[in-house]
Amino acid sequence: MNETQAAVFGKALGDVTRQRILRFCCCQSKSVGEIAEQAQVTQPTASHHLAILEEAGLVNREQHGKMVYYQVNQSAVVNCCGELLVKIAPNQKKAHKLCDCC
Amino acid sequence: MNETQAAVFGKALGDVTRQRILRFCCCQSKSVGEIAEQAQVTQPTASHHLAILEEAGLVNREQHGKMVYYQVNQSAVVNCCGELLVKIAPNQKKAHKLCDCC
DNA sequence: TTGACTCATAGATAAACATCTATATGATGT
DNA sequence: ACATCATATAGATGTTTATCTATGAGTCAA
Repeated sequence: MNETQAAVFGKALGDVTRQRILRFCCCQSKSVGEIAEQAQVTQPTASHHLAILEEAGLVNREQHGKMVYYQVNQSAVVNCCGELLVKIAPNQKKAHKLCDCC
Repeated sequence: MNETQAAVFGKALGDVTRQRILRFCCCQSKSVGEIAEQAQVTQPTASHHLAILEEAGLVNREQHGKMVYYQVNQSAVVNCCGELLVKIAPNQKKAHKLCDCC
């Protein structure tokens, strides 16, 4: 993971509305409407943030009929954190517990 | 770690220049001048980013005479990642390897 | 096919941000 | 005290971003 990818990951996390979204659909698929309501933003704003999160690979999109559901890609989050830790906290033993090898 | 704190952490990571800085002084204290040169920005710009990183708790500042040295606070980075993972990737076993309990 | 419903996109706007130059602050040696 | 050096702050500027309203696109049932 290079500097640019890491910055994309950070940017995706670096907004309160997106944090709210990530926590809301971390364990269950949620529709855009539900997400907008929970995050207290309009539906287009929710779509905007979801596009950013999907671009960063942090959520998966699934369409069923006219409904679109999003859910956090938990393993991607773990991988991003792991790579980040190896780059900027390499001396911490715990950092390496997220590697693929262990 | 609430949504706001998590967003501050993400914002701090979400810039290429700051990524470069974090990687450069992750394992050694570096002066502002060295950091500015490595990151290819002016000294005031480096100071600006270092202030953001310090505000987020990701680097420590140490002054010796007229020199000021910054270094990544690796354990803070691990803690932030750990809390983040617990919040948005709670079903991943690896996420919990960063907890204080293990 | 028409209408209703869900989501995405376009366009506008205000706020936040990254960067620079110029200058202030603070420490050190003469 | 003064000159010098390293860093911080102030102010300006152009870019990015978060948000909204309005509208387009796709799906489904009647």
